[in-house]
Amino acid sequence: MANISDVIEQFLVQLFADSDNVSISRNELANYFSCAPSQINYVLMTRFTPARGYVIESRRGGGGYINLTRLSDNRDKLLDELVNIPVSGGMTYTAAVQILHRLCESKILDENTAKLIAAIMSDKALIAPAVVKDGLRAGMMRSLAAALLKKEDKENG
Amino acid sequence: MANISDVIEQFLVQLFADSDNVSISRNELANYFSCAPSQINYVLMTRFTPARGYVIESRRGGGGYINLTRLSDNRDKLLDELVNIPVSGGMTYTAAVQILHRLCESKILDENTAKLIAAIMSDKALIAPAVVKDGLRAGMMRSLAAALLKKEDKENG
DNA sequence: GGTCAAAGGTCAAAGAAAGTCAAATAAGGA
DNA sequence: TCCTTATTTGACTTTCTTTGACCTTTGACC
Repeated sequence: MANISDVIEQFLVQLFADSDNVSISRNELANYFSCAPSQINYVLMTRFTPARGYVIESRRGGGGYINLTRLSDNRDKLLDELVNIPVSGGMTYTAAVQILHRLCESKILDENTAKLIAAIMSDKALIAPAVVKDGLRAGMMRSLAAALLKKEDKENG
Repeated sequence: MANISDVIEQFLVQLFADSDNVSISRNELANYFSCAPSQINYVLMTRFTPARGYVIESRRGGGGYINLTRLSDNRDKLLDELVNIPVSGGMTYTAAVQILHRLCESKILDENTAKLIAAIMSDKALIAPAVVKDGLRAGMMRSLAAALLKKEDKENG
C-alpha cells in the first residue's frame, strides 16, 4: 500500500462513510496529497468506475467540482453489464430495442420512455455514416445504464 | 455552488416564484452581489436564454431596467419547432439540456426521462469526433420531438 | 437642439477549474 | 531477466467564470 493511488482511494472511500454522495475539488485534493491533479483523475478512472458502482459528474471552470455517487450493491444485473459494454463491439438498433424491452420487463423503464429512447437511437436519428452508428448506440446505451443505475439507487434508498 | 453566477441565478429564479415577470436594475443587482455589472449579463446570457423559455427586454439610460419574462410554453409549437430543427445548425449539449428542461416545464417530459435522455445525448455518450457531436444531437432531438408528437397524437385520439 | 449623466451592452483578456494524453517510472510475473 | 501492467508526472487543452475597459442609448435639463 505504498502507492499514492491506493491512499487517495482509501481517503475517498472514507468520505463515503457518512453519505453516498461526495463532492471534491480536484486541485485541493491533489494539493492535499502533494500529487499531480491528473493523479486524481487516474484514481477515479481506475477505482471509482461504474463497474465498481460509482458514478462521476464534474464541472470545469470557476466553482468547478467533481461529484462522486456511490451506488448500492444490489444493482440490476443487466444494468451492471450494460455499463461495461465495450463500445468496440457496437450495438445494432435491433439489439438496442431488445435491451430496452428487457429493461421494461424489469420495470426499470416504462414503455413510453423506452419508445422515446428507441427513437433517439434509431438509424434515422443518428446522422452519421452507417459504420459508426452501432458504436454510437453502444456508447449511448452505456451512458443510459449509468444514469439508470444512479436513479435506481436513489429510489431504493 | 461556490460561484457567483449560480448564486445570482438562484436569486433570480426565486423572484419568479410569484410572477412570470421580473424587473431588475443591473447596477443595483451587481452592487448587491459585489460583482461587475457585466456579470449580470453573463448570468442572463447563460441561464435565462430563450432555449430555457425566457425573454429579456431592457432599456438603457436614466430609469433603465432589465425585464425578464418567463414564457409558458405552447406545447405543440415547441415540438413543431424541434421537429424541423436543421441538423446543420447543430446543438450543443448545453442547448439540448435547456430544451429538455423546457419540455419538462411543459409537462411533455418528466424529470426522470429528461435526465436519461440528457445522459444519452452527453458528450461522453456520443463516441465520435467532437465536430460531429452537435449535429448528432440535433438529429436525435428531432427524432425525439417526432416521437413525442406521435405520442401526443395518439393520446388525443 | 445640444450636453451630460445614468443606465445598460459588448467584448476580450485573465483566471479558475477540470480533462486528456503520452512519456517516464515502478512493480510484478513468467 | 524481460515483458507486461500499473502508477506517476507534467505539458497542454477545454470549459466556464470573473473583471474591466470602452461603447451606445436614453432622458433630463439648459
